[in-house]
Amino acid sequence: MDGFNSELMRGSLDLMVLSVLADGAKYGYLIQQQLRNASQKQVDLKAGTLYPVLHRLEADKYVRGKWDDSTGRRRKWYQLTAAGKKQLRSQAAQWQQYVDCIRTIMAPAVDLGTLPV
Amino acid sequence: MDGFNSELMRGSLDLMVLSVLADGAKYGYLIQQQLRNASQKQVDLKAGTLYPVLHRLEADKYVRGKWDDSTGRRRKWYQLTAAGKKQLRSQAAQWQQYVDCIRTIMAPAVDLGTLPV
DNA sequence: ACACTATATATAGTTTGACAATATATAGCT
DNA sequence: AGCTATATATTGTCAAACTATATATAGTGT
Repeated sequence: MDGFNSELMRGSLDLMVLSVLADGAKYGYLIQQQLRNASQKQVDLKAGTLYPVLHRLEADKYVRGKWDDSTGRRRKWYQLTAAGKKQLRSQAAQWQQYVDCIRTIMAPAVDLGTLPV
Repeated sequence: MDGFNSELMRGSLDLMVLSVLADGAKYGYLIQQQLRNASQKQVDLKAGTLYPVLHRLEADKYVRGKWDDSTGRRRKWYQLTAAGKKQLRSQAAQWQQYVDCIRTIMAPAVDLGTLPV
């Protein structure tokens, strides 16, 4: 149960992160935990993977980060921007198209009985 | 209509190639054309992408390549090996699991009306 | 005959981005 | 005091997709 191939997740990391931010601002560690829980521990992003993603999303203005130094635990809360919501919708639509496309490509192999339905 | 993001396809290139080989041996250019046709031109693998994939699959013994020099057009036909069929089933199963997982992760965003159903 | 496009494969060099490893620091528990 | 969990960040490595280029034949148009 060591999770999905990283190459597999490579194209949808942004989509996953943007998705968990859809219901409100969260900080990195919380995002990591929620993805972990929502996926039966199959998506367990390492810090060295997640933080660069968040920094990239912030640089692209899809999320806005705000430091909270009021407690001992420094946390940086990330919130979806309007552009981020738009990007989320766009990426989700693309993802759905891609999934349909792969299904079409695999269909002949399924018909041959090579793959289970 | 310039096709899918390359990062998106990164994790499933092998699955696509193995899938189109499920109904018999094919050569590179033919694989590229079939993927292109089956995807409404959204998957249009460049030579610099496809051939390294085929060489990798061959090195891993998932396909067996045989040159046909009998015509002016040199062609290298690739055929799925037993290990390749097994790999195809395995990757297809993984893909299905991953798609389900992403759906779960996106579900809250859908519920919020952030994403269309 | 010449040019252009399609067919067919290959490789060198660039770039992207996920990961491992490491660093820093606080909180809580034993 | 030591261990684990929380919390973020960065450096260096590596896999792999892309760009560009190279080679060569077949077919079509002019």
